[in-house]
Amino acid sequence: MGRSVDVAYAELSRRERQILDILYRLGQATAAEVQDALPDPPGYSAVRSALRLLEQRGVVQHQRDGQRYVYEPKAPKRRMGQGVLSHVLETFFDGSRQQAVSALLEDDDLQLTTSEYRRLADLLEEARRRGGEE
Amino acid sequence: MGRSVDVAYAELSRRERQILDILYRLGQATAAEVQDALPDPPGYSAVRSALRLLEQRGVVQHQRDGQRYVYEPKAPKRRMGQGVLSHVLETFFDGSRQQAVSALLEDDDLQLTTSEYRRLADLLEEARRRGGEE
DNA sequence: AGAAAGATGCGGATTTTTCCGCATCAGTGG
DNA sequence: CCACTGATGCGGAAAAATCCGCATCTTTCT
Repeated sequence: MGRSVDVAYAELSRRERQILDILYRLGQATAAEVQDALPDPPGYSAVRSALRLLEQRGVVQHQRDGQRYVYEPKAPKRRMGQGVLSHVLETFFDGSRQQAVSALLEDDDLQLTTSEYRRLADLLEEARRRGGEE
Repeated sequence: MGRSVDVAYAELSRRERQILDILYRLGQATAAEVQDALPDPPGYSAVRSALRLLEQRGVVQHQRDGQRYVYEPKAPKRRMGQGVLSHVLETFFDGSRQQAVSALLEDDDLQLTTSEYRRLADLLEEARRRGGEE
């Protein structure tokens, strides 16, 4: 049941994915803002059409702000992230969270601060208590 | 420079992504095998076409095995995984590895075995040593 | 040698995606 | 009241992706 969201994600076309990603990054955005953030951006009309289509497909919703529409993803960011993550896990890391975490930590670009370390250690400890056997 | 792979990934169309995912999961595969693994599978010809196109685009390569072709992704699994992961990180977790790891650990579907715990703890410790300041 | 099985390559029809132009509506200012 | 600005909605053209049929080539088997 947590799967439905990433299935939806997997069903999206290229542009739709790009747009949805932007909405997740920004939280919410108008058509113009999406257009700005889009790689190889098409015309304004095209973006609006895409947004409307996404809404019709049920993956996005809008609110009015005065006269214009502000769009946002329908599925909560966290939930969608988890779904996508689990798909990535299966595809690239043999379903092993260990491998995935390793890849995550191994990325030299950003180094771990001690506070980050703390919180991760806590998370790990908590997960250990929750799980348990060999 | 490590980015080029996931850019490529982001450029792929839906089917292409599906197929590439399968190749990553299986390591390598023939057209028939890909077809079997494909959701909503098209005809055999369609799969071969897609594979050929992917090869032409440079994301996949093949070897002969007797008479038939065996395809595999060009970019190493690990590397591609890292690229995709970093994209997911930016999109759904505000670039915070901590959040991502949390999401990973939090997934109740699979529980952490003690051996997994061990290795994760080691990884974490190592990363801490490598990084360091507040 | 000839037929059958099992693959590939190619060309192009079909479907889906992507994009834009134009009509329209609401708000604002002269 | 009318023109202007800034949005939306819609219809359909243009481009890209998807799919398949058919010709061909190799290997194998009788």
